[in-house]
Amino acid sequence: MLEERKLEVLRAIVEDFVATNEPVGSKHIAERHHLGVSPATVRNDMSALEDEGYIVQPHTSAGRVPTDKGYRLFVDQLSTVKPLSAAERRAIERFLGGAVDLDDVVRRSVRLLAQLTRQVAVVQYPSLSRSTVRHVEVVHLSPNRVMLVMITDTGRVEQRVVELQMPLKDDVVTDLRTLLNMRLAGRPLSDAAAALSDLPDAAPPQLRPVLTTLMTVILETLVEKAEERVALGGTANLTQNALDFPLIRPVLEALEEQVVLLKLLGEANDPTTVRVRIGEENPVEGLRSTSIVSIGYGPGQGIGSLGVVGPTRMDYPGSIAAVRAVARYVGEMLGSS
Amino acid sequence: MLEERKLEVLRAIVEDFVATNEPVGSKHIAERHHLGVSPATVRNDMSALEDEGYIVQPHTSAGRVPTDKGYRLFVDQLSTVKPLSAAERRAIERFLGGAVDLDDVVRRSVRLLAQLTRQVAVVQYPSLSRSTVRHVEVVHLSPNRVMLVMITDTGRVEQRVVELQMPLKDDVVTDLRTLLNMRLAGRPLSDAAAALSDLPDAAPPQLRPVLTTLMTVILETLVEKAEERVALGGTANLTQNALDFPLIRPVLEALEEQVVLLKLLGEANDPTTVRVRIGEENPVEGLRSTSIVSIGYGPGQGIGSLGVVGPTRMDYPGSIAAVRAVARYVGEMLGSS
DNA sequence: CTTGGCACTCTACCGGCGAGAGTGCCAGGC
DNA sequence: GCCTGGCACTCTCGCCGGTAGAGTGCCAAG
Repeated sequence: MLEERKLEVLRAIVEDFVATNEPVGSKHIAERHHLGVSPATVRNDMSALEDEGYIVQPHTSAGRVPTDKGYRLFVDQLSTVKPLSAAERRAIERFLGGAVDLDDVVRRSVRLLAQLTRQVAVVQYPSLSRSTVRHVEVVHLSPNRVMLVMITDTGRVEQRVVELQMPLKDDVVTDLRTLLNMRLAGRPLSDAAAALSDLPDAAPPQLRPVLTTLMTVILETLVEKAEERVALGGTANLTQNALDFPLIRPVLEALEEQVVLLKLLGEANDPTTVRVRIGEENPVEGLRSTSIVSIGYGPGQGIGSLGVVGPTRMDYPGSIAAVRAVARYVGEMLGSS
Repeated sequence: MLEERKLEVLRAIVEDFVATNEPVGSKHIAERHHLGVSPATVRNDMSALEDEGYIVQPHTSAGRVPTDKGYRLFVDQLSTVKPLSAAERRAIERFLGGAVDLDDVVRRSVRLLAQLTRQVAVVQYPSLSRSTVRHVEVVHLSPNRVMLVMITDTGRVEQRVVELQMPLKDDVVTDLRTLLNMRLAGRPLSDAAAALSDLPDAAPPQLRPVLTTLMTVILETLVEKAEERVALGGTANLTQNALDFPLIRPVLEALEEQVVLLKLLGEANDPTTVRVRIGEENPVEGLRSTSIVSIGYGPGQGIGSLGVVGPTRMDYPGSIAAVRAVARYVGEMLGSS
């Protein structure tokens, strides 16, 4: 009984604070959340909650505000999933349905997530290393220059111009294309190194130097370097309450660092469930005042990740529901193309 | 003499205000800018400048602040080009030199511009309609699905998956590729419609329905719809002085609208010279408190545009120099690839 | 364990005050 | 006719003290 009500009080504090952005006092709770006890009783509970580190008061004689630890408890035990409305589901479907290519899917998803959650949205492009090669194209630009184009099953198209040591004939280029496709098509890119390793040896001698060059390019720039990309949107939502972000700057700065974003999205140990990082739990310096809700998408959730970044004072149930829903749709979209 | 000194006073006001972000008074000007006259004289000039609408005082007994009109006069007549330092030039070269593909060039440019000017940078991708087709690739994904990949001389790669009414054989796909390339390669995309118009008629009958479908896709989605793209960076610079932007929000919102950005960059009547739009001159609602410095890049400056967005209180000479320099380098990079 | 009462503390708000900055105007000098 | 020093005026900003209100902690009683 005792413990239970204390948790109920914590929930009330989190919900009210999220809604109003003002420290919440014992009186409000006793009145608005019909717990059937007096403010004084609530005060006792609050005092205990404060001792345990779930809430703090900004100053004496202000109401209480949840700590990161308080939010954590709320997210783990107190929040109930808030299913999206039918209208929202339809909106998602309609919005994402019109996408014409991968870029479009990603951009629309970002926008959608930002609108649904009124927060900053981040969507990672399908990870190259976890995609499989659908086709490799070798385009003969000039006698000794070719463009390599690699298309994955997730719709990513990566290309590089390669300067060759010697001029090639058109039919040699055709051979190269056939060779590369035989080795790579249908295989995950993470296997590319293995798949190509013995290629120069197996090929006709006159092709060997060229093949070696192409191999290097494929492995170095296509696979390793250009690996990951992310799209960002809804940064304007950072300004909705200037109060939340004493300093918006570090947040914007952190968000501009692709590497940082990738770290945030990528680190999920289990990509199948929504992951919530709250305030100080966050590995990135500039984002210690924010919370991040993220999940993987695609078959097995392993293709890429997406999520939202917002103030710790955030509507967790709503964000979790939105992130999960969008991830499901994005996964479907990419699977069917 | 009289007019001349008045302009000198205006210059001093603009420069000091840009540097300090505080209204500048007659005493400061007389002292720091060794005009050889007393504060009282400066006051007379300032009074005249105010009557003419070049400066205002935020309140009685504060210094003067330039108006949009004042900045305009400064930019048009008073500012001298501020050449970049050798170190800055080297930095540009080094920074952009490492780019591996178009995406990389654009992203690096955005970042570079943002760093150089400490403002928000915007770079448009090379406009499709002003690029020429380098190669069209038709990839046979499954019996009745192909992927169209179009590569331009500016390095853009656009692709679409197309569902066909009937299954195709591999050699037919090869024929299609040859046909399309014969018609399109080397021609500007703006001519694509004309170049393809009689294609179905000229082709073997059994290819006609397929060709018609492909034509439609090329013209509709590749040429018209996916036309323009922009990259954005340095938004964190918006927060450098919260004072400048009573409301950052509308600015961020406007910047997230690709359409708006394109309008800003695209409207240049003469893309060969730097264009400066100051405050209220700006066509976009949310950006009335900002200035925009932009220019075209590429051969004839007609390939695309880039620029920076910042407070009207901005270092115009520096921004103009940076924008111009980056545009030149980007033009070179794209020309040589 | 809960509750009402009560004293305590701290913030936010307001009005008044003085210092400082910058101006406009004027009369005198070159 | 233009420049200059002087002077009174005005307005902002920061500081102070007092007050109202909110919220708490504690205590004694139910």
